[in-house]
Amino acid sequence: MLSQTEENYLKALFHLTTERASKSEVGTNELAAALNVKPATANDMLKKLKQKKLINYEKYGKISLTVAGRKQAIEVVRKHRLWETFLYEKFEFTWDEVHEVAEQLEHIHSSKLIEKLDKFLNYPEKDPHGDAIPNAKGEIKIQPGKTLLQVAIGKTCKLVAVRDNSASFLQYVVSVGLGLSCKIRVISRQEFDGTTEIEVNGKKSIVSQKFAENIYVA
Amino acid sequence: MLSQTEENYLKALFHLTTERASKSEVGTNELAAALNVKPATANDMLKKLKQKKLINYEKYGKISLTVAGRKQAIEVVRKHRLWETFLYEKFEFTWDEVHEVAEQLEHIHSSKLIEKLDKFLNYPEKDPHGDAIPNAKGEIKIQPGKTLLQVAIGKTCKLVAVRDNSASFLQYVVSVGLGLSCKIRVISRQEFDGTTEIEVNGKKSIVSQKFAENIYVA
DNA sequence: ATATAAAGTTAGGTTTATCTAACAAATTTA
DNA sequence: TAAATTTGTTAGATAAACCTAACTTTATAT
Ligand SMILES: [Mn+2]
Ligand SMILES: [Mn+2]
Ligand SMILES: [Mn+2]
Ligand SMILES: [Mn+2]
Repeated sequence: MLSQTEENYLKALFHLTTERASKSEVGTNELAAALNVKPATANDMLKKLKQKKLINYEKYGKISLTVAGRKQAIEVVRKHRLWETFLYEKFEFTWDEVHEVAEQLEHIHSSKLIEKLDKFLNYPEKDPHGDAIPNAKGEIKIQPGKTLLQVAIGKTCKLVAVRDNSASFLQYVVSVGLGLSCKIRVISRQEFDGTTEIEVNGKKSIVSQKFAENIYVA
Repeated sequence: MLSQTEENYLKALFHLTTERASKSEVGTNELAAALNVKPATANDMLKKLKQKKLINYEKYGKISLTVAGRKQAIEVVRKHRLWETFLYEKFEFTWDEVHEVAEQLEHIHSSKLIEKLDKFLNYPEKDPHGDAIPNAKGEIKIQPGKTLLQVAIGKTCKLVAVRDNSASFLQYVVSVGLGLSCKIRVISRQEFDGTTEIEVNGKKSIVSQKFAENIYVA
């Protein structure tokens, strides 16, 4: 059985190589940064994960998940998102509170628990942030990738998911009147730095490029 | 914040000194045995817990919980039993399955989660094994201590709780027709070794002294 | 009261996950 | 293409939880 730390490395690799899929491989530094550890620490773990045949990795080369590693990673993501949904729907947690607790709950080992949880929630397909929940077979209904930054001026779109799950970002999102399924109209955008003016339910706000990149829309 | 290991030591101390309260102090060996570690390992932890002012302990002396240590221990016990109740009542776990998963869930840190869990279960007072669940203030409606072994021959009693929480014991209990609140009639008992003959719903069984000591009755 | 046994402690290791500092390889830039 | 920068690796430490083996203290039994 994998340790919590190993599970966190696989999850991070999954996010970096598959979910935010600009590329399907990552480097040591990027992985280390995502996990808030030093590259030397990540390097040690890479050797261990390689030895366990969970990643493809050669010295000085790029890193990717093997089929076995990907399977484990998806299981952790599934648990994380099911727990977030549970906390949100059954225990009145807000969407900026669920992530932190799910980070702990995702490491509970019990297949029966996860099956029952999934059933209890009526087999949800999305978590409170709009992210897809892998099903029991590990299948993911993959979701679009367009962000608010890519929406043309004058167009209206709908918020389908948020990229960042931190409480600070989510509270910021709420403060501009946004939430899942909200309609957003793009009023203007600065060429210079991507600063974007938007309108949500009649309320106008100006948000940064970084903000816009973290809002997925359809 | 305490580590999972520290929490487990405090919980074990609580069980040994307060719940199975033949005595209010324990020794290093007994504690080590309860935690399935070697005395040398327990000794290291005792120094740490003493330094954190969670236990009273002097070299070569007996061990007891401080007020602070007891408070932490009760919180872990509360979480453990609330989770067991949750799994049993909401997720169709059997009473011999809940303990193992609760051993993991008891270490999740989130006061909001526990408050909501308690509320969701409608503030239960007992877990699936009949053990008292401490309330949010840490108060415990203490329960009787009579075991099946102490019931006189010919008398009838009711199972109120089980001492051992292992799957093997609980399955054994079920196999003789027992469960919470079941009526038990004591037919006979051997002076020699405490072997006891009982009748449950018309079904007669012969159980060992060890078995009888692990059944609490009223 | 002493010898034996039991209980408890210490010393010295291991494994996992982390770090810093120094070094090596690969990539970018001039 | 050579220098500079970035990226990645290695060596050597540390802290938490564990272990075994040896030792010390306390309790028990003659
Ligand atoms: Mn999350
Ligand atoms: Mn995690
Ligand atoms: Mn239990
Ligand atoms: Mn535990």
